[in-house]
Amino acid sequence: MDKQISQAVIRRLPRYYRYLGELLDDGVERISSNDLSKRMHVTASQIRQDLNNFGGFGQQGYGYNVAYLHDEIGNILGVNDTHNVIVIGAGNLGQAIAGYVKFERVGFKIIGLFDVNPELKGKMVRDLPVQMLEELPDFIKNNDVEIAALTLPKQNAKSTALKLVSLGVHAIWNFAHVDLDDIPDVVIENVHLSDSLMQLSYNISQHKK
Amino acid sequence: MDKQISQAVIRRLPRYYRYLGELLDDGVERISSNDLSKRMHVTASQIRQDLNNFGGFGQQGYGYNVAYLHDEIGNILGVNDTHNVIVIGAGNLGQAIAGYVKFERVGFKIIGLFDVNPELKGKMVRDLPVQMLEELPDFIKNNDVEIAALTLPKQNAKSTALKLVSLGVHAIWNFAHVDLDDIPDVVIENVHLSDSLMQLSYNISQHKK
DNA sequence: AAAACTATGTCAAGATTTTAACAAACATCT
DNA sequence: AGATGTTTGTTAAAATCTTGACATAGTTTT
Repeated sequence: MDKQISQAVIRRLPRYYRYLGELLDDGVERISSNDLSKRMHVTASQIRQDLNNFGGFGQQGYGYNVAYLHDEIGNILGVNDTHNVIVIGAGNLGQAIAGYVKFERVGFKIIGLFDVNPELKGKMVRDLPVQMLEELPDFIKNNDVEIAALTLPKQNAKSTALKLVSLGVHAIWNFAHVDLDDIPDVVIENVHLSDSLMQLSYNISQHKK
Repeated sequence: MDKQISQAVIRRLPRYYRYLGELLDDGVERISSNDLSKRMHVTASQIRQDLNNFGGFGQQGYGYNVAYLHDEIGNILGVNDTHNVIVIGAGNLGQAIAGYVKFERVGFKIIGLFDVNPELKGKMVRDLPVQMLEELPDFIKNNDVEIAALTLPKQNAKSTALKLVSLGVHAIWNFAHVDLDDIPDVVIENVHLSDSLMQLSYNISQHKK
């Protein structure tokens, strides 16, 4: 029986991965939970507890091997495999995402960019032409699409999500300003930029006190 | 003695605000925590508990007045005031954020866009010209800049953040792929897009089991 | 105006998450 | 090789967060 791991832990993993990547770049070979905790401003106990959800990656008296741990967390997060991504909505944000992901993360590959606006048809964004939404079913049939990023107005988000699921795409990276929580059989990750900005705004007002 | 309100609560407020906004648009006048809980897929108890951190906005036997509660949460989040924002880094993401007019509807106004690249100088993004980073000190002196969005490479993020703080900008909306946590006297909100993508990737692998 | 109903605000229990503590395991030093 | 020091994995305690329960206050019905 696999114990379900809490999302709180999952949210922290990419951060560990990032710090370990930096250590790796700096040529650091090993690190203790204590040293890492000082760099990351979290408790050493939390680091050990988090990692031990997935297995014993360290060694008493030695610590953790940076390259090994980095790779293991990469495996857990699935970033050592390639994931094909399409972007639905070729507005500013869609174009930015199409460019951004390709450069930041090797494991994620943008293979298609779609929009409903005929004026955008064929426009090149980086090395990808904007395709029309009508071409989507064929495209998905002929390509192994794992993730769809939704960068479109909230009015169209839900219907598009439903369509994607029916076409066989079961993971959605949602930038539309709406929750897509009552769609079955799909994994959703929401990025609500304005929510994030509102949190900042709240924390500003607290800071002033 | 103000009790400190947990970030878990703050993270939920924008979502309440969004749902209440939709109810408002739909002409709904009042709502009970129970009805809202069904729409939002959270417990009614959590809604009441969250709201009561800030005061008694409801009324027994009646529920909550939608317009009033929406407005109150808006006040708490500070979105009923105007916040001036500048964007540092006029690449794809910076241009997307700058052009994201949607933010203005919740009180955030983009008033400047900066980059180091001379080729971009004067380029218009929506109605804003890209300015050079050297112009930043004067600009901040002459304008009431509250928030800086950092959409630049991680190598430059920290030094830029320090500079901003020294110029009097004490709130940073950070999109660079690095943590800016050891800078004093500044409120930071991180948006790590690739972290979010990795969480999605992890949840995909769990979903497949 | 009284009776019946509704739904908040709040308290307390339950669940989860985080932190502290430490024995066991291994590394390093002499 | 033995002694000393380090650091993990793990257990348990502490802290925090979420949920359930209900008295009270107000609404609606008759």
